[in-house]
Amino acid sequence: MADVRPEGDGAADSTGAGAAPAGPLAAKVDHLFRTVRPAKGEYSYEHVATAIREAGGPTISAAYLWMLRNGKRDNPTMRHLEALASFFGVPPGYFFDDALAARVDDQLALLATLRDVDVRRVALRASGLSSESLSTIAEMIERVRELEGLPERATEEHQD
Amino acid sequence: MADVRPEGDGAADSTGAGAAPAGPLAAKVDHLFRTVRPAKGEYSYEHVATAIREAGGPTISAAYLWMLRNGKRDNPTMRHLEALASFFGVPPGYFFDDALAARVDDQLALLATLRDVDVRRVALRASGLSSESLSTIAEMIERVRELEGLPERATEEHQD
DNA sequence: ACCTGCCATTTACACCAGTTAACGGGATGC
DNA sequence: GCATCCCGTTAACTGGTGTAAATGGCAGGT
Repeated sequence: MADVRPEGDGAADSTGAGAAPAGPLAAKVDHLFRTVRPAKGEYSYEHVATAIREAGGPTISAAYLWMLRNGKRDNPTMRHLEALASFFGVPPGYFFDDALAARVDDQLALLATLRDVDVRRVALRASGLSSESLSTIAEMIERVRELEGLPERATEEHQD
Repeated sequence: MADVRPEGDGAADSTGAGAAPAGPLAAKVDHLFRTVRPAKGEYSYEHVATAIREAGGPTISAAYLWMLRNGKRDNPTMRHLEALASFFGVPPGYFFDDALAARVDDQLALLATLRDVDVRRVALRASGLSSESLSTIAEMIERVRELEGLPERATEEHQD
């Protein structure tokens, strides 16, 4: 799934003044235009716009599509993202930053470990303990991990 | 299983005019507020707003969060979706795809017991330990629980 | 050559996403 | 009992997202 990594730069700069580096969203949209296309050439902005509208999606203007592709506009609304994803046949999450995906992977990794009954029991028991006790427990676990020769995985968390 | 599918809730209508059934997005946001929460109660809108801002996210107002949850506003922008997803620990696609949402909801139900981040951290650390070590840890936790005057809850399943 | 038509690009503007500020109620403290 | 604080809710307003329309270039037709 990680094969399509639009990165670097679209170099779509025509005016010579390369002020805006064109964000990651622009790179992705550009990538979509380049890769998913009709037999010959690319879809025109107008074509995509009408196709989306006729597919029951929201109204979207060709000019706006151009802006998205060239980084003149980032930050589209949910409905527009949905429509774009639908047209190009990619999951909506495609447009979001990969750093976030990594964090989510962490979350899912955590959840996956909870499948293990024993781990799950520990987690359940730990629930309700004070912060101090929890960090004490965490340290104990750390020691045991060392004893068992387990790697010192980074336990990143967000907020507070 | 676990049909925790947020659907057609509505009900939270205070103005008597039950015109808007509150779209699917509102249902999802509401569901997140209900499930992922601090030890007691729910996160306040203000809390979420500041947490997002301090996490390097975009500015988001508490009032707007309320609107999203109550369906007064659907169609947020990409940046706000990203911030919300990040805070609640779900993939951004959660807000789009229903199938994905259902799957994540199942996970969330499990995580509901692991209310605060500290518990999560412990769970992560415990991952990979041998069964013996795990039961040792579990016993230690049991002692601490006693010390903190917590009930001796059975390790049994939790029904929603 | 001129005209025609399509397309990318640009500009000006409308409207809706999102903020700020004010209101009301319940809880806590003095 | 009154003052204070916090939170949810509502209303008025701001600003940027997204649109419509204008501009200019390029290709093909006559």
